[in-house]
Amino acid sequence: MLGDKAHGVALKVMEYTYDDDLEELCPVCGDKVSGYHYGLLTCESCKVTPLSSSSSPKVSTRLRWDLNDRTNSLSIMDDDPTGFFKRTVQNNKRYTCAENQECKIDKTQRKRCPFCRFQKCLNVGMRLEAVRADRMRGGRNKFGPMYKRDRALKQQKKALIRSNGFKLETSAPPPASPLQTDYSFTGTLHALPTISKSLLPSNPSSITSTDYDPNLYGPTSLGMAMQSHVPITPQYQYTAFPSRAIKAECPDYTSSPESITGYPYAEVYPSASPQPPSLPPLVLELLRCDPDELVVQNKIMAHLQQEQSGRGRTEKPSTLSLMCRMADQTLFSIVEWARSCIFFKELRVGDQMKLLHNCWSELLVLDHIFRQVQHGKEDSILLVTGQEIDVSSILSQGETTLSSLVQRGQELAASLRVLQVDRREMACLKFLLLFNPNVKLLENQAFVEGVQEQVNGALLEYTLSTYPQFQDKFSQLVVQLPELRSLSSQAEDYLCYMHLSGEVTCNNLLIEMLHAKRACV
DNA sequence: ATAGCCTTGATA
DNA sequence: TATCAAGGCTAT
Repeated sequence: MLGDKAHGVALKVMEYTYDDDLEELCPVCGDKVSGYHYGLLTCESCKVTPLSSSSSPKVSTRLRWDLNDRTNSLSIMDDDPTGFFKRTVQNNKRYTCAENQECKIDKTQRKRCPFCRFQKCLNVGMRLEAVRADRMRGGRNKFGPMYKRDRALKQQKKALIRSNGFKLETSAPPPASPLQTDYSFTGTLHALPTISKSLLPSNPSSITSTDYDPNLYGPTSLGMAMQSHVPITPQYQYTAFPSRAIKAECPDYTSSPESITGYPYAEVYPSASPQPPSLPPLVLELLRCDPDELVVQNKIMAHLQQEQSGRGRTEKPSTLSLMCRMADQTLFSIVEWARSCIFFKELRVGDQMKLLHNCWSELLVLDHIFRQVQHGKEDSILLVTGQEIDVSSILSQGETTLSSLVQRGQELAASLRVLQVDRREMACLKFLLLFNPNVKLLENQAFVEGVQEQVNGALLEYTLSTYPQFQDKFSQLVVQLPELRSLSSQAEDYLCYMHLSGEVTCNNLLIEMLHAKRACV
């Protein structure tokens, strides 16, 4: 997922190493941070914008706004609030972008395009819920504990970086701000010339929560994750906060709209790799669905830390259970990714769940493998949290199945490294796994087959045009998939075995997926 | 409309 | 009681 930007990240980390918290830069415009505002560290000028509500994160923001408007619309509308984020939200402002909705927002140009500025506020994670509907001043909001954790996390990361030198340069960057170049979301999906309209589901307007029938699927984590889907509106792409908050007692601090909208990678690091003249539009579109690796990493780290702090310091989790929780959280990210993906979000929830049940472990393994490809070390494994584990330390445990899994994974990573698989190809492979035409009993089989075919075509076209000296790169890539599937299947078996033998006890999405798949077979 | 500074008030 | 993120005020 990191791909071409690893280099830039490393540089930024070096700067950060010598930074103080106060010297952090506003993730929206790069100005000096004045404190936590609406969910994250921003400058004073970007702070000014919202007025909203503070109810359950499961309810769409738009819905809450509608409720607000009904209850105190006059007082709100007649107000003349100050500040950008606050102004925008409180006044329910709608901006339009005169350009392509990808304006660069920095300290000097932030006033030029409020549309892109607000998009960026949302994309970097400013929280609408932090704006108070009642305009009550003072006091603390529900984000207090999150700010506290965030501070602790920053400290911890700094300490980690200090103690490890730059060993973890691409993997343990500071959260958010100093790294964020430009996350302005290009909200428009260009008309894709590919999938024929006739293949689209009869109800193409994405999924509403009513599409999900709990009686059919049971009150599962996946079900809840899928249920939280709210249609994305064309103007502001912020209406839904994806549900990471599976546990009711845990407010949805970790999620942010960027995981739904995705980042325009190609635009973020334009100079990272020279682009060939005609990149297949579908490849760019698939790439655009990819979440930012750093955002995902921060979410997972924050979640694990929160879990650990809730558990108390006395019991130290085993490495295995930690890894499982890590995989579990990665799986949540994968589900979020899928839900926001082009094509996938057009499917009905039933088909979405069938596809995910089929390929979750493959996507999980692929995510792991690609991290190792970028990590570039044969003798150590890079975890999603940025930690490194020596392969030898795993092999020396004498767990034959685990050792075999790790070795196969390292070998597959090495093969892909030799092929120099890039981020765009990776994005295609993920879709090829997700839209598996062999999944049975799909409501819209033809659509899935169509996507598979189109993505195959786009990947072929991409590899031929980008790597003309490497004519069979496409087939070399695709031929890796059987090994990936076999590996993930072995990993599932291992997980199942560990679960049955009581080694992995947590009742989570990982285990749920495991059981769901076994139940189908 | 912007953005720097001020006031407020629940929580640690 | 001090802290610090909310909302508010106001010169630009």
